[in-house]
Amino acid sequence: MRETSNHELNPNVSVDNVILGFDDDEIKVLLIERQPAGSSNGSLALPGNLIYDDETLDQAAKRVLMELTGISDIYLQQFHTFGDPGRITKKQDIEWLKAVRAHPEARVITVAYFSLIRIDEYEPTPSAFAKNAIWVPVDEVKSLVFDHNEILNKALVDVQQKLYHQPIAFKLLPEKFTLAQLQRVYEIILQTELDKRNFRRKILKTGFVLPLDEKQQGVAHKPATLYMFDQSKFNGGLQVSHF
Amino acid sequence: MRETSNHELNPNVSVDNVILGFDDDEIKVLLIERQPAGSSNGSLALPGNLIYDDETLDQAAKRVLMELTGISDIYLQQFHTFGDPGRITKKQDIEWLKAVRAHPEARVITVAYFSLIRIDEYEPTPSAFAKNAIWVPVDEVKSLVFDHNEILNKALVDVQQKLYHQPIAFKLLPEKFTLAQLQRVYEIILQTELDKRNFRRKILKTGFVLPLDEKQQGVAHKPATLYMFDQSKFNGGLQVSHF
DNA sequence: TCAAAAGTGTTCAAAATACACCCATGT
DNA sequence: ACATGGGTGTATTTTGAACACTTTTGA
Repeated sequence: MRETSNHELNPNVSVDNVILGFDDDEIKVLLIERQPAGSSNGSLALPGNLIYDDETLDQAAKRVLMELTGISDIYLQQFHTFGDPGRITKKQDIEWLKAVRAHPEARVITVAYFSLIRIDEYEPTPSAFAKNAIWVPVDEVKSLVFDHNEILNKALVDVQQKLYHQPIAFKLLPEKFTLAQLQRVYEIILQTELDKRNFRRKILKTGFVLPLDEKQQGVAHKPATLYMFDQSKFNGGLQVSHF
Repeated sequence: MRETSNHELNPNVSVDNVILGFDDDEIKVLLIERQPAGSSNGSLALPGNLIYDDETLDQAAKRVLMELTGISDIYLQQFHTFGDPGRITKKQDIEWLKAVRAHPEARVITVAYFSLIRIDEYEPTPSAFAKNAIWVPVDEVKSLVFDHNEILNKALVDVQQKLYHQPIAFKLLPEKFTLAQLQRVYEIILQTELDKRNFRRKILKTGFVLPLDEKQQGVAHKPATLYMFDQSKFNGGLQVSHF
């Protein structure tokens, strides 16, 4: 019989992290190549693993991300739990579990988290069973292990919806950014084009994006004003009154 | 070692259901009194229990609700997973677990679901370890077992937000309803008052609330036209353009 | 005839949309 | 001097908000 507060891996519960990154150009997701790869030609996965019995789910997500990719100090947000008993069917997934897990046959449910970060502010360094950690543009992602494609897709949909209510766009930008960069983030996440003048008006009217006394440097055109996000002035999203 | 596809209870994963009901007057939540109550004077809980290893989370939520309250055929929606290792601390919770669980010390995470139903269309009949199943107005809910108060509160917040994007208000009403009834649902969930004329205009403009050739009967005032929700015309919520 | 809720329109203010040119910088 | 992206304003349409009286029915 297992005990509550032991530092033991729980064979039935894992966490998976969808880390989305931005490099001024496109949205990428952080994937790991599993070690051992078994028969596979480099099977890719979201960074995830079993939880310990004495940590919260949030702590587990942070720890697992750190252990597999070296990335720490980012805000991870739970978005859905996946628990289809049939989520492990691929032969090479089963082989991999046999190689690394104490209870490879156990039914595992996984609590999924996402985060948005700026790619150039983090340097993934694979460890534990991650042979490699790479950024892959989200529309170039091929088949992932387990049900990780499904998890990634749901994360992308959720991020789109949360863009209106949470200040997540700013997590994809450096602390000081131009409005053009911010607009690009919105356009890429929403997969649409926005009018520059209307976008600026709307963003500035919210009051939580503040101009600095500072301009871009070394660009071959008129330098843009830099702006900052002011958390203290953020009160719950772009105001949307429904009634 | 446990096997994947056996019909066995998973000691580490449970589901909990927040069933919100409406009776034309206020929002109530369906709670059960646990059997055995132990030393307790009627400890109340959300209907929830451990999952089996061969069912999906959604199936587990449905089954558990059915087993404890007899309610079936309602749409349950997953909204959050709670997994604080300290979520079981109250003495009487621990005693109860010892009385009914094969692994009372196991660390349990719980996947929470909510649903909205019309109270007069369901007749809860307690069974299994539910000694009783009762509707309690949400603002009269006292201390619940485990972390069920936290789960209930998060459900209420989530329902508020989803009211704008999902057709959940209609689940609280009979198939045919008046616009005044619908307005009351919005007012109660949002905890605010709405202008009758503006509400009607806005709802009718969406196109997914259709008038019928039918009126209320037997009311001591001008009978209201009945309306229906048309799922096929619902395309993702009250239109909100953000840019 | 009264009580009770249904149903209906207009005005004003705010927000969304569409749209085109000049500006500052580096090369 | 030219290429590049930065930055700005206005007119029109759409939406939100505030507000009060007449209608139909059963008792």
